Amino acid sequence: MNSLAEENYLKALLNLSNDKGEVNVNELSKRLEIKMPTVTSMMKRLSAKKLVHYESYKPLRLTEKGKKEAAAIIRKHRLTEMFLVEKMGFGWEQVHDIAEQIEHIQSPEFFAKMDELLGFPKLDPHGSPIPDKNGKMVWKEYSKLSECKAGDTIKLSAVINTSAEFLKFLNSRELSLGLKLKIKSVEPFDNTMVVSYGKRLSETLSHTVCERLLVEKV
Amino acid sequence: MNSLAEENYLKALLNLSNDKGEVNVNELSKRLEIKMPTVTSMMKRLSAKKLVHYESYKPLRLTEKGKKEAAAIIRKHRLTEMFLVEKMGFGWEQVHDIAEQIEHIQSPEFFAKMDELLGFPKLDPHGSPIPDKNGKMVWKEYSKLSECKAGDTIKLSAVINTSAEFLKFLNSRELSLGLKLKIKSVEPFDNTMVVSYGKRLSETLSHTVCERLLVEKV
DNA sequence: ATAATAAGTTAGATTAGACTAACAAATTTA
DNA sequence: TAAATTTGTTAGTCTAATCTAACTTATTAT
Repeated sequence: MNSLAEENYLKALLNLSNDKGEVNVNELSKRLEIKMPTVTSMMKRLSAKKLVHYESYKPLRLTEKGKKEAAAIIRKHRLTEMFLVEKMGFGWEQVHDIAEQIEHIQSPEFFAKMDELLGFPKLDPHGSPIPDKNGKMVWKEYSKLSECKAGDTIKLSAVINTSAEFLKFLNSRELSLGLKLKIKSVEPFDNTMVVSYGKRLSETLSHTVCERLLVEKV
Repeated sequence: MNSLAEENYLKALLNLSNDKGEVNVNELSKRLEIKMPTVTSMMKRLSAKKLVHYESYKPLRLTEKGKKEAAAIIRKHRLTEMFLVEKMGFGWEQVHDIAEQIEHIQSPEFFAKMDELLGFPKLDPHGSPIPDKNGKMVWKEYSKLSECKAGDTIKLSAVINTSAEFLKFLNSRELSLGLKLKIKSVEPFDNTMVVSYGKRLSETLSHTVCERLLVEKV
């Protein structure tokens, strides 16, 4: 069994290693807000447990075992978020911190029950895929809203940043997943977008916001 | 904020100090399965935090602050058990170990939501009172089944032992809270009871079992 | 009342997980 | 390519929470 600290390192490693499967000590240190020497020593421990491939001065890579255990934690996190929203009536901006704690609960039955009560969901409330029991997790092919062009009509499918502040901002603009929107124009010098959706015919979204919204072309 | 270990000591202290409000180091040590020297040193720490009255070689007593914090943990435990049974479909024999973990979640909103969804319950699935938000917890005046006499008709109101084994035994005899039963006879030499209830007209219950069942006279 | 037993404490060791200070390697910049 | 910067490691310290061994105090039994 892994400790709480170990679980947090594993999860952060998988979350950071989206593309190449490689993570730097420095990145991990920043993400976890834990100093680099501590990270180095933990990597040696996880390496001894065959969860991480570790060589001095080389990037970090999860082993297959490590990936599976990390995915299991992320699965618990996302199932929990879904449960909190769908079954307990929380808003999507309220669930991250609670799920961050519940993901460490050791009880397969508990999460199996959540899964069943939710009808075996594939996505969490922020549009992120819930890894299956084997640790398999596939992201649909989304684009960032910031990469779309004026005239495009798109569907809001996921958010990258799940901080309460960002999600409260989205709430305040009635932006929620599944929403269709049309890009009316893009300011060339700061990439600000003017979009229309629902009853809002002209909302302005900063580039910072548009970079954090994942969309599907419609 | 108290650590997980500290919370477990506080909870055990309150659970053990039913009558006199006093607990021995030895009892606490056995309950927590932690050696006495470790308990002693933790008591010094909790004493420094004004949670426990501690003097060498004297029994341990929770301070008012300690009682309140301990009750808050027990409240979270029992609300969780109720939620698991009522809202998630677990059996009363399955919920203890899960609640043991969830009781440490730091999120007033999470437990407030449970409370609300459950309709502000006063008792947990085993008949134990759920402390209110101020830490107040009152046990109704129950008798042990083992103290009743032949001819009595009583209602099963709570169980003392909440181990899965004991609860599974009760399940196997269709014994559940709220059930009315009649004491047909008591064996004088081993205090075994023969009772009838529902469709079961003659069930034999050992003294060990009868001591763990709390009942109300009807 | 004293000896035996049980309960409690002190002292010192251990492990996990964090830190800082100092140094070393790798990368970037001039 | 050499200097400056960034990244990573080593060495050593600290605290929480556990342990064992040895000792002390309190309780029980003869």
